[in-house]
Amino acid sequence: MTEEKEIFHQHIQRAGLKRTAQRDLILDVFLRTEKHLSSEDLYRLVKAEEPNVGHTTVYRTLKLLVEAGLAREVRFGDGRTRYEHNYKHPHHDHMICTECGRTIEFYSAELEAIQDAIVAGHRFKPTQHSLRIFGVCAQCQRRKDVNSEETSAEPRVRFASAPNTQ
Amino acid sequence: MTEEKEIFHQHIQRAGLKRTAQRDLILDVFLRTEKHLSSEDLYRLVKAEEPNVGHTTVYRTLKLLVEAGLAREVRFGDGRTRYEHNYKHPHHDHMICTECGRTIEFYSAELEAIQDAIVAGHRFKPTQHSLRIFGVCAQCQRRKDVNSEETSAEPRVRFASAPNTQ
DNA sequence: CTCAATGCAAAGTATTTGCACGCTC
DNA sequence: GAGCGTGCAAATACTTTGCATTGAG
Repeated sequence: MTEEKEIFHQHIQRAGLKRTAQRDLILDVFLRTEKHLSSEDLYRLVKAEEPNVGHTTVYRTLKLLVEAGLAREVRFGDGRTRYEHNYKHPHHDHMICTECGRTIEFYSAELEAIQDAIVAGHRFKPTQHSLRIFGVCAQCQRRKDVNSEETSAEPRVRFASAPNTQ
Repeated sequence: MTEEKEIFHQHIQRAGLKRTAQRDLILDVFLRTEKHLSSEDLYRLVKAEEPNVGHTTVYRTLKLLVEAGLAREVRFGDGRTRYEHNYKHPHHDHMICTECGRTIEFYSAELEAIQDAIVAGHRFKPTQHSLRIFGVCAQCQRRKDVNSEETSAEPRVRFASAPNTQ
């Protein structure tokens, strides 16, 4: 915790920026909340503790956190950017349930190794990668089996499009 | 080619929709262009052949193409949705060069197999996945080596943030 | 006392929607 | 002829920017 704050202040100093109460509070709330927070989410949480903080400042501070290596952007297809902890939270990938929105994090060394091999074969120098698997989580599958509505045989005409992979 | 058009018209009929000149043209231009087209790109190409086509119609028709299984959405972090051919273009992943924007498509059965195994371990039912590797392509690496400017030892203070993975 | 930070409002993007008119089926 | 399709303009959602004021170093 304190470690992250130190990193942030170092980053601020090195970049010739200034330490402010807003930035400290935003970082603090971010660190306390182990979730995939959108700017809006964080804004609301911060606002609850200190109403005179603007949305803009939250956006700007989140960028600072990314620069400082404390946060990482992720997008799950609901149109908004989310942020997760990056410090001592090594790279991982996500499964995203398109029914309930739940996300499951996972890591596979094998997967990483194969990616490295592919990339090397193309003389491509990777800086970052993102694997997202969209689908239905175990809980939602069960829930659907129980309320097995729509036993009707007639197919629906208009299909829902595939989930956005934005 | 004609095969895709037939699929489209079947989809249109089955859904109780109507065949129009605009839709036919948009599909035609899309099929002729083997690229990752944004709605804007496609709009411009279509407009060049038939000026009285609206942006809205292109957006709506692209959705239809996705529904019909002819197109697939992809996002590379420049904030806009792109579309690639989906019919007889089986699943593949992308490397995206953050210098020149070039994309390299690849496919690895091994990669897919490992993903399937991971997913199965979580009783997660995948519907779709997206792996994007961001980095610098071979050409851009070479280009940078040649114009080796910035031999200066002093580090720049403000870091560019990591590429968006939107 | 200087220059960065803040927060409001306004501007940007990318995409979607309301609606009157036009065109398929 | 009924109802979907079209294209414009307006609306939306998320994020960024301009600017005058406030505040940190």
